[in-house]
Amino acid sequence: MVPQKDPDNLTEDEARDELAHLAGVLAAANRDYHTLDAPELTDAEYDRLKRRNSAIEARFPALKRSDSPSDQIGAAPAEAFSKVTHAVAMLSLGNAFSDDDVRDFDQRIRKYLGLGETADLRYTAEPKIDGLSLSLRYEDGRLVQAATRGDGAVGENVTANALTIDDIPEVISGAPSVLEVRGEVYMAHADFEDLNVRQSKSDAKTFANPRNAAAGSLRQLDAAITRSRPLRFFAYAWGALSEPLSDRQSGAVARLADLGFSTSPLLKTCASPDEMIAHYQNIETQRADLGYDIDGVVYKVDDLSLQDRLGFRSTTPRWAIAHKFPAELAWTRLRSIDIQVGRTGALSPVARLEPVTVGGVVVSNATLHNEDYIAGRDSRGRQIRGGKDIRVGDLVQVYRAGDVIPKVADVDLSQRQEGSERYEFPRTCPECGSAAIREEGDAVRRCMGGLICPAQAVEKLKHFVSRAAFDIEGLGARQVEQFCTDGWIAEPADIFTLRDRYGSGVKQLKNREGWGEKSALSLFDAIDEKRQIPLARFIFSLGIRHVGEAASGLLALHYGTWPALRDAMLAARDKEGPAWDDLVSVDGVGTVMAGSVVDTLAQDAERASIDRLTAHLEIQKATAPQTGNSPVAGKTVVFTGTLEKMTRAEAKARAERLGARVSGSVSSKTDILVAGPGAGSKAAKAADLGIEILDEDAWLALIEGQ
DNA sequence: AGCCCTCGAGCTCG
DNA sequence: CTCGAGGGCT
Repeated sequence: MVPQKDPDNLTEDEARDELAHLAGVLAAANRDYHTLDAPELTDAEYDRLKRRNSAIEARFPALKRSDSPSDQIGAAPAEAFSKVTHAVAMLSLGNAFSDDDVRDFDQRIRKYLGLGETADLRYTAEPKIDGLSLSLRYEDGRLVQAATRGDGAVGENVTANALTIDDIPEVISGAPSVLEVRGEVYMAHADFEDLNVRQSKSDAKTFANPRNAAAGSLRQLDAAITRSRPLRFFAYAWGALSEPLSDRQSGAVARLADLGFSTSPLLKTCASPDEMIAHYQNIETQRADLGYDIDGVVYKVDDLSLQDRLGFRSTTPRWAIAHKFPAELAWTRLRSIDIQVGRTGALSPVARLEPVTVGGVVVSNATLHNEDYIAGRDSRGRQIRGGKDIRVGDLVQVYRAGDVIPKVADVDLSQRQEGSERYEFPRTCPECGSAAIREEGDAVRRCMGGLICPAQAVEKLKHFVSRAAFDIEGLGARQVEQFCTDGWIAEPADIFTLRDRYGSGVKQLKNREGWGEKSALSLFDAIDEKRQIPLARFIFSLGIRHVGEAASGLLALHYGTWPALRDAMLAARDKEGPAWDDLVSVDGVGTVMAGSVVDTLAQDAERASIDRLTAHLEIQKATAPQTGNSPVAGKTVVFTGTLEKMTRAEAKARAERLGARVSGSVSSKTDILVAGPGAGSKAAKAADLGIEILDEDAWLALIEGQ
C-alpha cells in the first residue's frame, strides 16, 4: 500500500484535491456496483478509501463537499467480514450430466480401488440443494465460528449471521470436542416470495431467485437484517473432527441429525448405479413439490475408509459426484455475431441476443464457442449429424452452463427467416486485418498479427497487469485500455517509464475523469513496488501461449534466473541439441510448450520487447518451495512389481499427498524403490545404484499414520 | 487410450 | 466461476 500523509499533515490544497479525487473514485465505484460493470475496487479497498475520506473531512470540515461520499446512502458496507482459513478445504464436486456419466463414476472408483464388477460398493444419494455452503465449527459443543466457502481455502466469517438461523443450534450435546459441520444455507420458495413482497412494499430491491436471496441475506453486515430473513440449513458433511462420527457417510449424516441438525429426508443408500439413477429420477419427479430449489443429486461412496483411500484430485474428491438436472432453456433471437480477439490472437465468436430470462437472469450475450460450432461441424470438421449452421436472425436456444456461462445450444430451423445467409467466419482479424489462420487440428482461428494487432497488444497488457502477474494496484484492465487508447503505453516496458514521461506533468493525468494528482502519484509508487518481481510471476506475465501459472513455476524452478532461461531458450531455438533436450526433460513440459517458449524468444520483435522490459526490473531468483515434513517429502519414489494392498494409481496419489514425487523409471535421482512381487529390471538397476529398496509392507510402515 | 491437469476464454453477480 | 480444448504422462 502506498504510504499516505496523515490528514493532520495535509495542506488545505492537498486536502481539497484528495477529497475531490476520492469523491470521483467512490462515485465511480458506486456506479460500477449498481450498473454491474466489472468493479475496479475490492470491498476492502473501497472501505479504505471511504475511511480516508472521512478522516480528511474530520480534519478539514470546511472542505467537505456537497457530494461527499460519506453522505451517500446505500453505498458499500463500512467493514468487510474477516477471513477464515478452513482447517479442511471446502472443495467443489465433479459433475455428471448423463446416466452414463454416473456408471463411469462407479467404474472409475472400482478401478482405482482394484474392486471387481460385483464387489459390494454402496453410495449415498441425496438432493443437491441450490444455496450456498457454510462450515460451522463447534468446540466443546458450542458454535465458535461459521464461515462461507469462499475460494475453498479461505472463506468469510459470518458467525453472527449464522446464529440467527433457526436450523443452526448454538449449543449441541454429545458431539466430538471439535466438530465442523458443513451444509447448505437456502431459502424456501414460500419464504422467498414473502420476502420479495416485503422488499417491494418497502421499496427495497427484490431478489431474482432464492439462491441470490439466501446469499444476499447471509452476507449482511448487520446480523439483525439476517435475522429478519427466513434462512434454513441442511447439514450433509463435515470438516475437521476430533473423532470420527461414523464409519459410513450415511451413519455420519444420521449422527448429525441426532445432534439436532436438519438433514435431507431424501438421502438414500444405493447399492448400484441403477439404484442411484432410479433415485435421481425419483427426486426429479418430486422436484417441483419440495418447496426449495435443488439442482441435481449428489452421490458419495458410503464407506468412509474407502473415501479416505480414494482421496482427492486437485479440486474435487474422487469419491463424490453431482448428477445435475438438465439446464433451463430459453429461446431468443440472434441479433448479431461479434468476433473478439484474445491475447493469443484467438478469434472467438460471441452471440448478441435479444435479452431473455434464463434461470432468473437476463442474458444478452452468449458464447458460440468457435467457427465449427456456428457451421454445425464437430471438432474434426465433419458435418454433425443433424447439425445446422447458425445464422444471424435465427431463433436460438440458450442455457447457462453450470448455471453460469450463457451458451447457444440449438437453432429452430423452422423459424429461419427468408434470405438469411450462412455466417462467414472472418479469414482476417477484425481488429488489425492480418490473416487469421487455423492450424491443422486446432479448433480456433488465430490472428497472425502478433504485436502488430492492437487487440492482442491490449489483451496481452491486461494479462501483464493481472492478479497472478504484475498485479499493479490502481492499474486494472480498464486503465490499461484507456492508456492504450491514449497512446501512453503500447507494451509492458512503457508502464515502467510512465513516471519519467509523465511524472513531471502529472497534471495531464489529473485532467482525466477519475484521476487526480494523488492517484497519479500513487500509481507511480505502485508501479515502483513491482520493479522487483519473482521469476515465476515474470514468466507468467509474458503471456506465452501454453505457459500459464503452473508451467511458469516449473520453468522458474528449473532455470533459476531469467538470464539463464533466456540463454537456454535461444540455445534451443533449433529444437534440437542439449538445451532443447534439457527443456523437454522438465517434468510437465512437453514439445508443444517448449516450442512455444522457444519460438517466442527467438522472434526478434518479441525478444526486443521483453529486453526493453527487463531493463526496468529486478527479477528475483526462484527458490524451491518448502517440502512437507513427512518421511518421504521431497523424495523421488518408483513403484515396480505387483502391489497387493492397493492399485498403482492409489499408491501414487498417496505418495504425492505426502510430498513425494512419483516417477516411472529408476535413475540416479530415485530415492526409494518400492518393489512388489515380480519386480524385474528396475529392482536390479536400483540395487546397482545403491538405492533404498522397500517391499510394500515396509513402504506402508514408513508412511503409516501420515 | 485414458486420466488429469492447465490454459484460455466466456459472463454475470454483489 | 465454469467449461471445452488440448497438453503431458503412463
